[in-house]
Amino acid sequence: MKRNSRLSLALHTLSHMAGEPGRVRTSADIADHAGTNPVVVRRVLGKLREAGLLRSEKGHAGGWRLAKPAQSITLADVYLALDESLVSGPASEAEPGDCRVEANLQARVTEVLDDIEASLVARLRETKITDFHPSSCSYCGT
Amino acid sequence: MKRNSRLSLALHTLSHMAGEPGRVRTSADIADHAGTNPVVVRRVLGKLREAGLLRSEKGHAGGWRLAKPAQSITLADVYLALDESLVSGPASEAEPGDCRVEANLQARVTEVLDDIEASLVARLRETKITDFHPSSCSYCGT
DNA sequence: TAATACGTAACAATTGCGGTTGCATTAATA
DNA sequence: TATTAATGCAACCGCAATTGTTACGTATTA
Ligand code: FES
Ligand code: FES
Repeated sequence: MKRNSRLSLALHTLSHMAGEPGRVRTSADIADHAGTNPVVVRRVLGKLREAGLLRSEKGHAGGWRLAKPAQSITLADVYLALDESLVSGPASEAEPGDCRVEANLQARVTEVLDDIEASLVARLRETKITDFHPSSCSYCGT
Repeated sequence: MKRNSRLSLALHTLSHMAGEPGRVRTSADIADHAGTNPVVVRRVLGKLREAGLLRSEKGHAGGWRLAKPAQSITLADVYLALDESLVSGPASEAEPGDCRVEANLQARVTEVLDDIEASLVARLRETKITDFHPSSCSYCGT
């Protein structure tokens, strides 16, 4: 993966949370485990909060936790929360122009890409975030 | 589209060529029509030549033309010629690490993305580059 | 021999993204 | 109440990828 570092971070974090749902984690903890920066973590997790997957609390004993049962969260929920659109990028902003080929191509390619995007989401919906954490891990102490 | 400007340029050019297969076009002509630069055109079309879709000739009356019947060229041929991989970017180069979640996620996501990539190619293979040029166009004089 | 077109390398300009710092705000706690 | 510890957010830096541009060598034709 290259352009999915946000998605990777989100999935990685949620999967760990699914393995120990009660625990509250700070963005510093998460960043440390993921090898990145607390601000980056808050940026990404903020999107997940907007989508209703996470809750965050400020202040002394604050941090992040799941906002709903881990069993009810699928990879598609995470993917959609980030509205990344892996396949169908934003439609080309080329001016209308006089060339019909341009418009015809645009229409056809967009059609195919939208279909593929829908297939992708459907496939992602088949897997829950609870499917990745091992029953025990000495590294994260579960 | 945003990150497919190469693909757009390739499809646009090939579709026009399909509408008037005999004509030889210079990279300057093509660049002018596509609103870009001759060098950019040669870069992109060079990949299509490597894939056997186009032929180019140097010298005074040189330029670009189709290397095979337009009917035999599909969108998939063009897409594959550019090896862009719209969906499944290069596998993450994260170190193995001690975290099982990481590896499990990577495996699953890669699996889904590879499937989707294959579906995309299959869909693109359904459409030929002859499907876009109108029967007559005053702008390009056909 | 002059003109034309590709092939390629090198470089500039732009863009997007992750990372970083700084600070305001909020909440628990000594 | 003062301190500590956490998120929220804005601003900026640096890196990498992409596109655009210039320059020059090579090949082909008139
Ligand atoms: S269809 Fe593109 S210029 Fe005629
Ligand atoms: S599974 Fe990731 S640290 Fe234990």
